Amino acid sequence: MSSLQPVRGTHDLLPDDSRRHRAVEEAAFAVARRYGFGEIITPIFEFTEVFSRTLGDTSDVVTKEMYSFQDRGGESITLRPEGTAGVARAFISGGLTQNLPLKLFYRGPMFRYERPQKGRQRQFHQIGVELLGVEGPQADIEVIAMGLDVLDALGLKDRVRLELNSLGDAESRATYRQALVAYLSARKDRLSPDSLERLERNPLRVLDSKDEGDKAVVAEAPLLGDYLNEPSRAFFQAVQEGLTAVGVPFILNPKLVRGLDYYSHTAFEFTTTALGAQGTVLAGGRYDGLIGQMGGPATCGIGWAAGVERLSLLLGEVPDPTRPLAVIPMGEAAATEALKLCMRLRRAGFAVEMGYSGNLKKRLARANKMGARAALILGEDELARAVVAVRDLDSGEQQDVALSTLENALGCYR
RNA sequence: GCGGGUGUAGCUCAGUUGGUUAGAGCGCCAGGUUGUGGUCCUGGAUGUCGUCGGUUCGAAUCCGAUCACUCGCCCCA
Repeated sequence: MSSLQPVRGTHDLLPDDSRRHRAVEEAAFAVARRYGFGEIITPIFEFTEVFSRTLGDTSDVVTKEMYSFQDRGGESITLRPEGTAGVARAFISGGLTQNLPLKLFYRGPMFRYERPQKGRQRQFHQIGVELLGVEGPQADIEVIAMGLDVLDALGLKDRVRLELNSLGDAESRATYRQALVAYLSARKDRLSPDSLERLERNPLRVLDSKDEGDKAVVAEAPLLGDYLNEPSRAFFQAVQEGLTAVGVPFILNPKLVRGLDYYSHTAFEFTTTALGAQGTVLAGGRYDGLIGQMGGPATCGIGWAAGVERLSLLLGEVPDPTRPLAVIPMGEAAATEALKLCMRLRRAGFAVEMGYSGNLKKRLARANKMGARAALILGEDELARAVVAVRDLDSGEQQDVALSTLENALGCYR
């Protein structure tokens, strides 16, 4: 409450950070546009039920991570912990149900009350896509391939791997869940306390427990793949063949499950080993039940979300692409003329910085440090001759250019 | 929510068994004869030693609490 510190788990993005942040967003959106996706911007808060009804009453996100509050009208409002529920709500309330198939891209802040770690914050940012209304496996293939294209555009293709699994349709999942619960219940004495809890709330989660004892039990457990009914099995098969056909490598991970209730069929995660415990960098799946569950017309969907901060951590430095011209006035008389020159050039489309203080040496040094391409030196001498000394800071070449023809002469710096 | 680690100048870090004016490198600022950068040389500024409290003649150094960061668990992007 006090002090000038930011709230725990939140961060300022200073220019060097925000440049990296925007580079991730823009690269992703550029790829998404090539796939025919348009951007949707939904509110960052919704009525609490939008999340509690869709994410499931047992998920951690709903039970302990939501930023909820009552507004002045007494409504329970929640800062969005993820993007899909809001997009689904907009789809239903915005009358988009007539526009299928629908391809949507989104980006923006998400909020979860968690213990911060590297790659995990309380306010973080996601980019994501949703493809609504395409039932066939080609939707899954395209959406996953697009995820890989985004990572490739960021130069991260070789640092991630794609893990793939199928949760099957509702019927397959229910059958498997029953078999798994029976198997685990018979071995309760060998399960960790965490997994006993999972057994009650979300038994599939036991599959990816990191506890050694649990792993031993899970190693013998029935496999989801063996419980897929014929349509589910064929669907998964088609997704795999399609990915192979378009050159997207993957590894099957039968223990890959989802925390959120609305997923079915395809589940996938692009992971890296470079971020410690937060290795998942882009993840998603098919959610055929979601829209119907929210009260809309039965509509299938598939999508993914990626953490911008996690991607940024992998990205390293992103250079500033803008290299300005530096106008350097020398002497009182030149100050006003230099300012006029700055404005004239900016209005002509150049990026221009003014060198304010110090002797010429200092001003050139500063111009150099800000990455300026050229310095425009304007002193009394130049003023008298109606020229400006243009010094190329990369080559060191310098020549006088008539003020009247400056825009033309500077064309190569535009 | 649970367990471990860390917290000293803008940044990266030193700081001996508690002892008196708290250091380095980088960065920043200013100079190296009046208007020429990216190299070099010289000089300079900057710290509530995270915060609060305790032990002590004396604490950046020991103890406690608190905050933040960090690693793992939980969960997830």
